[in-house]
Amino acid sequence: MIVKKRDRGANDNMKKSIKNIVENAVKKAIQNGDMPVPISPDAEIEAPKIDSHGDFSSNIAMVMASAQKMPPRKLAEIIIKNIEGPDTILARIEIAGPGFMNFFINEAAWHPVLKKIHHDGDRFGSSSIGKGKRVQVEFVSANPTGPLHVGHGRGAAVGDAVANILSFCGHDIKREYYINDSGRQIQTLGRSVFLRLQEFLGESIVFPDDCYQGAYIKDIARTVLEHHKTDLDVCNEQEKITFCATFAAQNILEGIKSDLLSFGVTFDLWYSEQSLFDNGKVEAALNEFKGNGHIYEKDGALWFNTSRYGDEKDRVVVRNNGQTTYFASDIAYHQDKFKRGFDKVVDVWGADHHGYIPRLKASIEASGKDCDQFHVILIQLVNLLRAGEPVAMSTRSGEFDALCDVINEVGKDAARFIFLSRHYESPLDFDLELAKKKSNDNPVYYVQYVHARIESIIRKGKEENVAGDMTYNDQLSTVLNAPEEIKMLKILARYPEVVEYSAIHMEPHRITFYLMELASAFHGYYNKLRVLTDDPSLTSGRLYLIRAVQQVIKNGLVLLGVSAPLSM
RNA sequence: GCGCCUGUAGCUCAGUUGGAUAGAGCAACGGACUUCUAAUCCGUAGGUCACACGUUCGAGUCGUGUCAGGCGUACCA
Repeated sequence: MIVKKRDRGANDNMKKSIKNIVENAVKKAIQNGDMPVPISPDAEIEAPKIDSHGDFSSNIAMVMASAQKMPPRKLAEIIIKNIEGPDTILARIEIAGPGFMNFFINEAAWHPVLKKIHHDGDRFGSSSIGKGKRVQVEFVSANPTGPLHVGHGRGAAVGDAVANILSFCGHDIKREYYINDSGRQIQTLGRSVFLRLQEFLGESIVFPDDCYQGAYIKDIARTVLEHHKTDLDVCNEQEKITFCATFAAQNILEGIKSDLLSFGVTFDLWYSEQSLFDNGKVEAALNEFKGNGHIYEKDGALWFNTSRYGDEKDRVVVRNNGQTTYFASDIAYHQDKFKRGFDKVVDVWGADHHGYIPRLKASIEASGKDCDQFHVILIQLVNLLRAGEPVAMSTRSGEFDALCDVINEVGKDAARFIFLSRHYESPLDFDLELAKKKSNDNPVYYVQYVHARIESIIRKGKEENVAGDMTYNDQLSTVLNAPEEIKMLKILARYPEVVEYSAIHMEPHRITFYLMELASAFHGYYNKLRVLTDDPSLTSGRLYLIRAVQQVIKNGLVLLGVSAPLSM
């Protein structure tokens, strides 16, 4: 059993404390007969938008009104009467509007969060809500037929951040990249390189539309020619194409790996599609589903009865020419994921693949898994702009908006932050000029600047030797009581909840928005009040505060995979 | 045709799983650097939450329908 730490007091999570207070009051009211009907719903506590509505409010009186057959405001009065007093957290409670209960927190109740931030350090905001559940996040998984483009970058940023956040919240995370190193597109890749090679050798060729058009194909052909010409001389045409295919796929995959590395993304496992065939896993999966009747034969092909699980129609797994479809290997792959013991499997895909979800879900359900154990995050596309004008991107013409070019131009941090600055279901405009700008137009620097600026203040404080010991003491609440300081404390106290929510919904952008808000509060504070003053205890208190702000900024940036610079 | 996603300030987007008077950034306008980094801050202005019904104490949020845009709808991946 996990022992709950109570020594840091109820301020661990203010919202939960309020919830407990309200729920206990309702229980008590029922026990002593103030409320006739013995039902106690969950008390919903939320932070109102308007300051005059308190720090927290609850609608529980309105929710209970019809069941208790009492007017909401009357119920609110009863609840308040039954709240155990006196309390160090609550300053007062007001009843407002149709029956809201507005809770005003004692200012001094916010300060202990600083102690917790300093105590927990890099772990502040973490939780154990994942209960050690094993979760696999598969992302990017771009075909090794061309370099990564910005769209893949967005998927990489989201997948990696989601993995970070889940891990921080107590999940056991594995990151995986699925390599489509089998099938027709690899053959096409080989043919593309082969044709360019022929071209270099002076033969006149017709380069088909369905081949890969990009300039990188020529580069690979040139490399093959330089290093493997003698190997190829003894081969027939098909062998040459196969050689080119393998060589090119490996070459491109290395490029992908190095691009991802420079983007700060690493994987626990690179999973080869071809290995599913080599190890007989595709065949085994197909046999299993044939055996239990999910796969049947029609028109010379093998079909999976996905429509039984809500798909529009059944899907082919083996074509009448004997070749398996991509779906077939994906069935085997996902079966394998669950066989490896993951409690939950998360796939990050481009939104253009959304039509694929029902069939894959069908195959997973047919394997006896619960469909909540499988979740797909669909990433909408990225429009690459330069100073507001669209940058042409087309695989057909071979013009790539290559991820590595973007990283080289704007930097890893700016790219990642921008990718995570919107909900992934929303299309994203990525403006290269804006991403490079070192001004407040560019949110990444706005946030990073807080971290660097605080470091600078601390440095200066040390130089001037104005800083006392930065430790927590009860006097902090009398020292740190400017409105700007209380405002920051409230924002800091919210961080664990933001992380938790962003984990539950797998939405990294919530961290991004939170960091912007905290950064904004700090910049405002900085411009209004001095940290290093003539008053040693005030200076010490403020240093203690901003050190906590710096810690939370850093923790958030780490989850997003963005660095927290000490100077800028 | 059918399915999925989107529609909120001039632009780009948030909106805590149904709450009170709708929130940022950019752009616009007006201010603030002898100061711990101006890569910053303060202020002003900006709205029929695409539209119409419905559900209820209460709707940007849920339901139905309409309109507009994007994507998908293969024995491609």
